[in-house]
Amino acid sequence: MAPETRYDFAAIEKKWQERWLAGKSFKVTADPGKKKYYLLEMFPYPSGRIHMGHVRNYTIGDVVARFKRMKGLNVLHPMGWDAFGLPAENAAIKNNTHPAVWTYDNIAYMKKQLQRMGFSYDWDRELATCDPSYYRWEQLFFIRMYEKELVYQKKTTVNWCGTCQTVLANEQVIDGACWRCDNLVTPREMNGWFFKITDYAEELLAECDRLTGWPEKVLTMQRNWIGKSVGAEIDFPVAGGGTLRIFTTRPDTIFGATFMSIAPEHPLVAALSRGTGQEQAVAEFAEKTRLERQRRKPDEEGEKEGVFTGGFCRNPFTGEELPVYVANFVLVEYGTGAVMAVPAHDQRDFEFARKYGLPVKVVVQPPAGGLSPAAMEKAYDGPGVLVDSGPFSGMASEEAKKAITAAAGQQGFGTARTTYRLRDWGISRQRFWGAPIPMLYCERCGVQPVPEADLPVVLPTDVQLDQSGKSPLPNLESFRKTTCPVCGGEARRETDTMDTFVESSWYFARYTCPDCTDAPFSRPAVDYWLPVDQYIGGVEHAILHLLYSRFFTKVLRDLGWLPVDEPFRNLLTQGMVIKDGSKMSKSKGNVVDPNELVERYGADTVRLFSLFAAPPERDLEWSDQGVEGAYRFLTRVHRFVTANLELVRGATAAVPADLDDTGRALHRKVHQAIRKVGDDLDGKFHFNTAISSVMELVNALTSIVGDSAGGRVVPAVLREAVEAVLLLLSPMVPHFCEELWELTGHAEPLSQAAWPAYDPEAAREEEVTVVVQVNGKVRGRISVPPDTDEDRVKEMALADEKAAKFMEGKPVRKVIVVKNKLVNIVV
RNA sequence: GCGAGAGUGGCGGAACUGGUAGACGCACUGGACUUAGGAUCCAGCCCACUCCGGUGGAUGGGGGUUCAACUCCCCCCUCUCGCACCA
Repeated sequence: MAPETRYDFAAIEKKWQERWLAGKSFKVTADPGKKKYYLLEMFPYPSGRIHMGHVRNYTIGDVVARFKRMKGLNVLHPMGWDAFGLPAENAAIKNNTHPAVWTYDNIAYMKKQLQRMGFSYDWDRELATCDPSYYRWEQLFFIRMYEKELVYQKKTTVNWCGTCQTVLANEQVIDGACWRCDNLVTPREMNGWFFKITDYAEELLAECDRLTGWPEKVLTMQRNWIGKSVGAEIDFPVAGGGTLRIFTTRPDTIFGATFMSIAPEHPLVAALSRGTGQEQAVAEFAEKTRLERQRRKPDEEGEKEGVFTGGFCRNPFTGEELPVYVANFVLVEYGTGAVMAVPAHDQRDFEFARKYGLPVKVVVQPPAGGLSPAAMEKAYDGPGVLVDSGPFSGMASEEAKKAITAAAGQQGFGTARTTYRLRDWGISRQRFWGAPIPMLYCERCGVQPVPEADLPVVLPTDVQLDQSGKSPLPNLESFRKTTCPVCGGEARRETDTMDTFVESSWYFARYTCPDCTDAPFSRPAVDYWLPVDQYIGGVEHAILHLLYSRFFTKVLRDLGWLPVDEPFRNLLTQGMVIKDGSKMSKSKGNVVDPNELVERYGADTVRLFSLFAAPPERDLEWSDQGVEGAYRFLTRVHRFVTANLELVRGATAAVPADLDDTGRALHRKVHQAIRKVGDDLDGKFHFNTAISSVMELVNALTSIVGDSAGGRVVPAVLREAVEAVLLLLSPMVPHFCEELWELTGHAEPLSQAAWPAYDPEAAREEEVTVVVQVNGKVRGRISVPPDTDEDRVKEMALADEKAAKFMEGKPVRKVIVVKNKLVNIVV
């Protein structure tokens, strides 16, 4: 026996990382002759250092990348930096530098950290979104979208975050607060640029059904966010002239409308109340509602309240006069900002009617019938048959929806209409550290795009941010002043920058050809590599980033640059890393620093534990003792392999046919493990069970051979087993396996090795244990060769002594035989 | 309230299309080796009872289907996440 060598993870990891890097081991090129696999993990924001969430995300990705490579696929596995963003500005102010300095320092540091983890990226494709060579294409997209009217400018009430000094998109407002700094947002009137994502609402929604590789949870969130509703718009004539347009999904209930509700901000509010004596009450109510909405916690619904405007509308079908109320639950931004109130068939209207003593009129009777206004305790919003609805009485509600909408159309006061909850994407940010919006303003010619030849509009490097946190661009003459491309006169540049979600909406496509200089994408590259086969990241991006990326993919497709409809074929959302029951955070003091762990145990141990402790989509509870256990396992394997080096090296590769029992058992275990690990990794991502089956193999190996080797098993089988362990483990703990692979006499690195094939014959059990049950309870066990004839097994079971005790004297009613599993005797 | 997911030993988690519940690991207990052990190795480890052969119970709770249920159906409870007056 050779003396074992210590597991010197630090030296091993350094050695292999250097080799991989120097040898560009993971560089890929498009090769139409090979099947591709594009594996992508969400790129990080260069905040300073990586955290355990990154470690977990990227470890999962790396295992898949390495596994697919071993399976012979041409794997694209890139990494880059989501490098624009507010923290860089804050840091620049604090340290008196340029945001770029902080950003690139962080990138350099974090890149080292990732390399220390041994992730197999093609670093030649690295990109940073703050680089003009990247965002210049984004500016081009903007201009092309502007030409196609997919970008427009409008003045709107926006969500303003006073702390960040910027506008936020609806999606970036969480519980009424800024998603980044948690401060309450305030409304503010501003002119901003919008992407017309609503033009794609229908396609974005419809294609959710075809994203079969996405978690249902994420698709549900996206569908809800898009929020399609089919209904009708109907004009109600206002008593003093004009019309009030409403949107409803229940045109079938229009005969049951007893009043109207409009949003406090609705433009007609003033006109409706004028001269009725209600002006003041209405104004006061509007103000009160505004304040309340701001103050209210998002999870409380609040009492439904309203005030009579003094005005009336006429139901275009019945001619009835309906009072118009301003109501706090009607949203100006949805539909038309006004609704017809049908208390009998809408819960909100019902509550409102009861509160203000307004009439309730039943127009849809449920199948069971018997609905009467006086007896109702809540609205009935299900289907039924129409009553008291003029010519439509007797119709089923679904049919009536169509008929009433059609009738409204014919008579010129209504039309079928589909609305979405999804709003256009406001992308203007009053920030410095973002991609400049390539537009300019000329006094004579108006708003003009920057000519393509003048791109990129580069963010100046010679600025100093001041304490206020405001963007320096509006006051920077050298940036702001420009000439109009149309008239040649003086013009002013747009000084807003783009939302950083824009950069992350197309980076995955740029990775296919990051060096392309004459176009955003090389056609052959995107044709070959897209779509991403597997995308991996946190579920916190389930709406924002993923929806925007889908939108951008469709836009870039329609602009002729991309060949796909959807960016990500399969999506894996990994769970959070938690400690002591809650998410790691500085404030809770439960943060685990990857650096310390790598220092202490090595990257392989950290990788192994984060894969073993939980299935990827579930939260992972960090356990120091668990890490210790992972380390112990590696040490054990290391000790075993190094102690048996001579034997393994000297063995033949071919396993002899005439093995003894021990040899056959180990040989079988090897092939079973190969099968199991392959199954677990391939598409299922069950890393935890994959590891446990390798552990079982190692347990079998050490219990048969012991640390001190010797002649208890033929060397060829020992060699096969050791190699299997290294091959199977290599996607997960790559440095460790490379080193032992080399030590066991392989000249070619493991990173070039193929995934082992398993021999079904060898993996087959020689004996299976068949359980003997009596009335469903396990009473005995018998051992038989697999696939033994059912009658034979039945016979043996009936003869089983232990089982016999439980069926004494009772007649056997029925015997169920499940092949290779059990026999159940019913007495 | 609506939607999605989840509830299995002290803990993280296994269990294929209904077929031996608790793989693998952690923690714990006993032993071996030892100057020492927080290293390593061996053994034990769901609960209760036990004549140490076993017997009974157990996958959030309650019902049901079935020869057989963690798995399927119905009702209920708890937790996590998302949405939340969207007409």
